[in-house]
Amino acid sequence: MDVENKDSLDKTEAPRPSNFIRDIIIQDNQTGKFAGKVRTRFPPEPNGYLHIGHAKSICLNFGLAAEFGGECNLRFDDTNPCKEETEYVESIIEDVRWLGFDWGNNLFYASDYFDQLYQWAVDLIRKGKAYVCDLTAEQVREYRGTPTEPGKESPYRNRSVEENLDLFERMRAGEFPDGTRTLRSKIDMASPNFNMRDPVMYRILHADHHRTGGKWCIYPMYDFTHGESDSIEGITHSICTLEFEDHRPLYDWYVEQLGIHHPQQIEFDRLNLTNTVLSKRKLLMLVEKGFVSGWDDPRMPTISGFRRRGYSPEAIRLFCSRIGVSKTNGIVEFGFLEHCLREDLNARSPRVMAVLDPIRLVVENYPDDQVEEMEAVNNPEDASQGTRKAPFSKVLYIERDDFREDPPKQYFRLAPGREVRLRYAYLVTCTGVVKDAVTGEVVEVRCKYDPETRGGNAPDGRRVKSTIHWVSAPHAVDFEVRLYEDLLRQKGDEDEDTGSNDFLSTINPHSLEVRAGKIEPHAKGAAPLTRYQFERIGYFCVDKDSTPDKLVINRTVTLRDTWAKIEKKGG
RNA sequence: UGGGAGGUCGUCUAAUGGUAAGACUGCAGACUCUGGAUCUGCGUAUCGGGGUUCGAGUCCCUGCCUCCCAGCCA
Repeated sequence: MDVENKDSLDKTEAPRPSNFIRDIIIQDNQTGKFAGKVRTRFPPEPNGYLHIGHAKSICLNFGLAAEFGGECNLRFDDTNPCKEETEYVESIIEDVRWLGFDWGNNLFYASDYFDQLYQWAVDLIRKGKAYVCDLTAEQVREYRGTPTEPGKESPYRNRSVEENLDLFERMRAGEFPDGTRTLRSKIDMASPNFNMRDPVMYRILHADHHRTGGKWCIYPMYDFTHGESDSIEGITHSICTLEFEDHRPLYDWYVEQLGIHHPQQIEFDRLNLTNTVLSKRKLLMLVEKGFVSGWDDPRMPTISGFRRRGYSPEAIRLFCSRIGVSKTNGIVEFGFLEHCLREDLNARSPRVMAVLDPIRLVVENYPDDQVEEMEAVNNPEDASQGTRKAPFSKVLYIERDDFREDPPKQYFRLAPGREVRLRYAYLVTCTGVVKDAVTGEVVEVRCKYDPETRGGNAPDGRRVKSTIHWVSAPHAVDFEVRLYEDLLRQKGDEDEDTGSNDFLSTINPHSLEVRAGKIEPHAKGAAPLTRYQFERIGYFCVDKDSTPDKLVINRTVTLRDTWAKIEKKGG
């Protein structure tokens, strides 16, 4: 686990307005409901990578446990061998850890409980509360009824305990092919809650499990596993998302029938974010159809994507803490996440000068072979980060957009006859341009410098309206920069779970732009995941594709750009 | 049309019968060797209709709207 997380845990865990879950826990502690104990858990299914929505749940569960002196387990709900893989287990462990959380020795798998679950299923059969059903999947659906009509009881519902025991044992022994039989709870086919209409507990699946291998050919359903797993682990407050509200009566039914510890389930609203999707199905589709390079593509809202993009765990925690938690279905603006990001990165990222769209700037009166080392501040927000030297010479690169031959109103940067400051260097005045003879395009900007202004201040006290960044041409390091925009153009996730794939049509074709930039030599050889602020541009992070020979850097997020706003309004 | 859960500024969240608050966004300004950061100011909300109460976002009734549920997925 990286050490950088630890320092600012306090900041992200700063006092927040209360929320309804915390209130419930406080109340339970007052009434002694769980003897003052608090134990939570984060229970992912290892069938995909974690995303920012999971981060909300992780922060909630680990945060609450920490706040009340309890513990939080990491448990994999791995009851469906067909979809689950070790790769996902590993990525989830890495991501939770990177976010800054620690589960100690409390790493569990629902598959650890398969033997116990089987025993409990047998107990329920003995009590006449479960039966083996021979209906096909399609028949089960027909028998289930509709919202307005009750379901019909299965013709196999009243088999004897002995027959059920025998059949269930033979299911486990592998005597029957997939889909031919199920073990069902005997509850109430007329219940208005579909989950209580004799839900399936076990299905036959002749498939290898990522942990139990070929030991089982029947697997418990999530609904028969989740509540009991919580119970086994002594979970007090079982926090989950809203869609499981309807399942709570079933979980309660199981623990009551079994007479085991009864955790309290509390449901909260899952996170929705504008301009992206947060469903494993859709994220998987983006990966499989090649719209992105993988689960950790910097445009993905996955934890690994954000990490690669340059987000800090602190920023994500800060965000999760600030969005709060409730039961209302909402959608958080992506800009809010970016605000939290900038707040964190501003305080910690070392600054460096880099030019993303270079144009030559020649300082006409600067000695041809002279090089000066200019002292630059690494982080004005944090003096402890010190200073560095940036080489200055006659030929520089500046940002193409920092020069206008015909400057619009309110444009303060370089233009013919204008004086600006080259950050940490000199005041320069534009003397003219060199144009391409054919296209007429400006290919070089000329200027003269005032030798009296070394470091950036004029002894006569005159001021300039703008400071621009630069890189010395002979010293500059070439690098590839990857500029990202929103993955999707649509606001929300309108077709969530309708099975529709309309979101694919809103994919932003300009979500990735690759450019060749110039950066000051200070950044040469920077390791992947190194973060910088490029002065006046944004926050950036060295990509894992970077090599000692070729620097590759992602734009994490832009700086706020007041000028862009002014210019947009004017146009 | 069955069941479950919700509706407070554009967005997210507070207010737990007693002045509807904060953050983000937006707008205006100050400051600045990053048009960054920071600071100041301004704006916008209790789904509708009844009722209880000295007093209702909060309690009651009623209507409307949104989300979730008919996987041998989780």
